[in-house]
Amino acid sequence: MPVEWQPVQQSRTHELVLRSIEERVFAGELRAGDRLPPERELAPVLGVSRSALREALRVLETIGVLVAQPGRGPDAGARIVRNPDDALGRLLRLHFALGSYSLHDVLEARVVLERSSFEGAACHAPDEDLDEAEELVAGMAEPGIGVSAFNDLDTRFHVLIARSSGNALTSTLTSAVRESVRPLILRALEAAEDWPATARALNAEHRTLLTLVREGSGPEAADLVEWHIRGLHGTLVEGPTGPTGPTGPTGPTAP
Amino acid sequence: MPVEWQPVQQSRTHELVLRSIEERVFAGELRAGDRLPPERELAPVLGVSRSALREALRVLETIGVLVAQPGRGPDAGARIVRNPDDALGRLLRLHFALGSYSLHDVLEARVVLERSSFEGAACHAPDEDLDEAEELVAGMAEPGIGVSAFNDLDTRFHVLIARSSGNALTSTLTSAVRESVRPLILRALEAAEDWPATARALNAEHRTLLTLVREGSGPEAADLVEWHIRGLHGTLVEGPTGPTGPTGPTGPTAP
DNA sequence: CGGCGCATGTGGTCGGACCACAGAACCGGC
DNA sequence: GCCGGTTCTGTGGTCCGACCACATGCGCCG
Repeated sequence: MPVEWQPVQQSRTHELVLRSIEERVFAGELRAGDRLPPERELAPVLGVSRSALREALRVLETIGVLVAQPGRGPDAGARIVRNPDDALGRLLRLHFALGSYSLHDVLEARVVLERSSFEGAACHAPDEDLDEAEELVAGMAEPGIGVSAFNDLDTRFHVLIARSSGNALTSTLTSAVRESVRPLILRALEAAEDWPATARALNAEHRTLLTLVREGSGPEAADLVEWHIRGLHGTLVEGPTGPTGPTGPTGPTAP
Repeated sequence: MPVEWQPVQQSRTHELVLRSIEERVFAGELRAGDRLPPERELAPVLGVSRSALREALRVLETIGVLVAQPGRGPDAGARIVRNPDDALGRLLRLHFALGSYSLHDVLEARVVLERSSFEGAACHAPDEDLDEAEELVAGMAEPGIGVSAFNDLDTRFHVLIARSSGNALTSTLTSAVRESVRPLILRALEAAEDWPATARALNAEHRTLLTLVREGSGPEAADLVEWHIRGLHGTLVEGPTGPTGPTGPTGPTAP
C-alpha cells in the first residue's frame, strides 16, 4: 500500500484558471500590488470564457488575495492584495455555525493562541498599542455599558493584543477564532444574571492582564488569560448561533 | 471618537446573495447535508441572475461549506458540507507565498499549535492512530528514502497527531500551517548536506515523540516537538518565491 | 485659460443558449 | 413477470453577447 488513492483531478474550467493564477503567485510572478489584465483580455488569453475567469477571480477575492475595482485609472482593475483576515474570519464563522468545530475545540484553540499572544505582547508590544488597549479597557469600564458595546470592545482588546504580539499569523488566527464565537459570547453576556457585576469582574481581569503585559510578565499574563477565557467560556452553551432553531447539529459529518 | 468609520456596505449582487445564504446558515436553517434548490430555481427567487448566484455559490464552495454535483438523484445538486481543511490550506498557502506572513510567524504558530497537538494526543489519542503514526515513522526510516517521500510522510505524521489530539480546529489549523511551509521544508531537506544523517536524526526525534505520546507524557512531548520544529526551521531560508519550481505542477512523485 | 461634457475602459450584471453527465422512466424482448 | 437497453429529464458547467454603473481622462467649448 504505497500511496493512498487521490481523488481524480476535477477539471472544472474555473479551477484550472485558479490553478494557473495560483502558480503565478507561488512562482513570485504575481506579487501584492500587481494588477491583473482586464477580464476581457485575460479570458481569451487563458482560453476560457469571461464567466469562468470571473468565478476564479471571485475565489481569489474571497480568499483575500484579490480586490477588484471598476472604473478607470491607476486604482482600477483587479489587484493582488494581502487581506487574509476577513476571509479567515468568514471561514471560521461559517464552519463554527455549521458545527464543524465544537465549542470545546474553539475554547482550546483560543486558549492556545491567546496564551501565545499575551506572551508575545509582554515581550514586544509597542507602547502605543498598550495605550490603545488601555483606552479599550477604560471603555469597557464605563458604567452602564451595554452588552453589545462591551462585546465589541472586548473583541477589539483581544485582537489588539494579538496584533501587538508581533506575529501576524497568530494575530489573524486569534482574531478569526475570537470572531467565530462572538455571537455566542454575546448571548452568554446577555444571559448573565448580574451583568454589571460580570462586567466589573471581567474588567478587573482585563486591567490585570494589561498590567502584566506592561511589566513584561509573559507567563503570568498567559496563565491569567487562560483563566479569563476558560471562565467566560464556562458560561457558554453550545447551540446554533442564530436566534432560533433547536439544537442538534448532530448531522452526519464530512470525512 | 465613538466608533471608527466602517467601509460603506458594498452592494455587489453576489455579496448580497452570499449574505442571504450565510444568514440561513447562522440561523440554523441550513445545516450540513441540506441541499439548496437548483440554481435555475433559486436565482429568480432571490431576484438575481444565475451568474450572480453562481458566484456566491462559488464563494461558499471555496470556503468549504458547499459542494455541487451535476446529474440527477439524491447526491446531485448543491449540498451543504463541512470541509474547511482544503479552504484553509489554500488560504494560508497563498498568503504565505504573498508574504502576508513571515517565516518566523509561521514557525511560532507551528510551535504553539503542535505543542497543543502533542499534549492533546498524549492525553486521548486512540491507539489505532498511534499505530498508523508508527507506520509513518517506519516509512520515514526506510533507508534510501527520497526527500520528497520523506516530506510527504512527515507532513502526514504531524497532521495525524494533530487529528488524533481530538481537537478538530487545532487539527485543521496545524495541517494548514504545516502545508503552507511544506515547499520550504522540501527545499531545505533537498539542500541538506548529509541527507541520510538528517533523516536519521529526524527519525530519532519522531520515534521519541511517538513514545512520549504513547506513555502519556504530554509536556515532554510538547517540549520535544518544539525543539524538533525549531531545529528544522532553523535550516530554512526565507525564499522570496515559493514552492514549485519555475513552472509546472512538479508532481510530488518526482524522484 | 478654465470648466464642463462626452468618450473610454473597467468591473458587474443579465438573459439565453448549449453541453456533459447521471439518475429515472420507459419500453422492448425474453 | 423480469431483465436489459434506450430515451427522457434535470442538474451543474460553460459560453456568448449585450447592457449597466461608474470613474477617469481627454477634448471641446465658452
